[in-house]
Amino acid sequence: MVKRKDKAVADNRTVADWCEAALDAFASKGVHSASIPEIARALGVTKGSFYWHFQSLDDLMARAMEKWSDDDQEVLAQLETIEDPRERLAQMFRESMARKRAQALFVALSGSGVPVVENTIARLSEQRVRALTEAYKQLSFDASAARERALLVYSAYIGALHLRAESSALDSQRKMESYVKHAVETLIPSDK
Amino acid sequence: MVKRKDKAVADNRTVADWCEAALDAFASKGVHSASIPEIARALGVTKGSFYWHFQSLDDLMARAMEKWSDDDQEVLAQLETIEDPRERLAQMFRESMARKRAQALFVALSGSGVPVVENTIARLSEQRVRALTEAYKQLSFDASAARERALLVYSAYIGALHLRAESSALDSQRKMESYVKHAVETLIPSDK
DNA sequence: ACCTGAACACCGTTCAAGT
DNA sequence: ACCTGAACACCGTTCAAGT
Repeated sequence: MVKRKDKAVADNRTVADWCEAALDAFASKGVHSASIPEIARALGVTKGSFYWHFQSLDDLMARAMEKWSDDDQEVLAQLETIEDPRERLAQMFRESMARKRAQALFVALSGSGVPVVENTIARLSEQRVRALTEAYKQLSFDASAARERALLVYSAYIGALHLRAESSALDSQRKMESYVKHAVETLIPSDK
Repeated sequence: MVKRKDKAVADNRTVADWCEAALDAFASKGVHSASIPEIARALGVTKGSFYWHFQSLDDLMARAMEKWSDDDQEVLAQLETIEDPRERLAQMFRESMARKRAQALFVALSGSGVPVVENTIARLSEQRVRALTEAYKQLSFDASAARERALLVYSAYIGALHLRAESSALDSQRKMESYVKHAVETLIPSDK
């Protein structure tokens, strides 16, 4: 006997399953090379079933973005628990470089030209910049200097993501570590 | 009488025409939203004629990338004529921010997932980083510090492009100028 | 409630036919 | 030499029909 509203029936795909499969496909092949039939195949169903869960491709994008957004928010919240602002800044920079799929996704999503995607990126970026600004204020930067430095650090982070994904300039662990070390030393004021 | 090999016949489209129209379409709607029928319409011909000039969409991409690459090389060569390394660094940063279509194009192209596009970006990025490295060496940075600082500056530049295109953090002339000013002051050593 | 399979419009690609 | 227009495969979307 199967209860109504019980998520189970075991064989069927959920919206979350589709979103996760879609994010995987976006990260590995790019937003526009991932097709509905292909994602459907990965889930073992036909493309027709897609439209029982979603109104359209845009709808899938929107829901996948919500999921991505939520995941990112959690990570940021975690980082914000670090007391020492210097340490927090350094960790924000390093952490972002460490999560591989999140990075590949970010690069794949940016410049996609899909409105809901770009809006999500804009929101997440603004949050990050705010968090960075806050940390610099705690290091006695005045409001506008803190914001400027935060924008610079965030840009350096975003730029490095792209360089890593699309050039050989940052394609090894060693190069990346050296980059991060230099960036942290240059952009985060030292203890004294 | 029309000479053979005379580029003219006046009414027909050239490969360069197609490339230019394609780059416009890429910059304004994104790489994947620009379709052959649409570019053809913009040129006043039908999509069938596309295949007289090009083997495929990939072929168009490849040739458009050559053109883009050549244009960028010219700009860089111009910048390299600046004698003073400090001034050259500042100008490389500012100039890149000034050319609007080139920037929109860069953002649209990055993360496209098209191999020939990513290779082109990789090549151009490496050239820029080399030029920046050279300038820092002239300012008495040792080889590895110069390269690290060059990567940091270039990342900050690429990141700012994306922020400008995809968020409100750098969406006005004023914000952009303030960003550039702070970046130049922070990342390029001052005269004394 | 969730999925299949056929149908349609549209794009990339090919190609025979036009000028 | 350059372009048109029809044809085909494939994807996004719709929907009636299955379980």
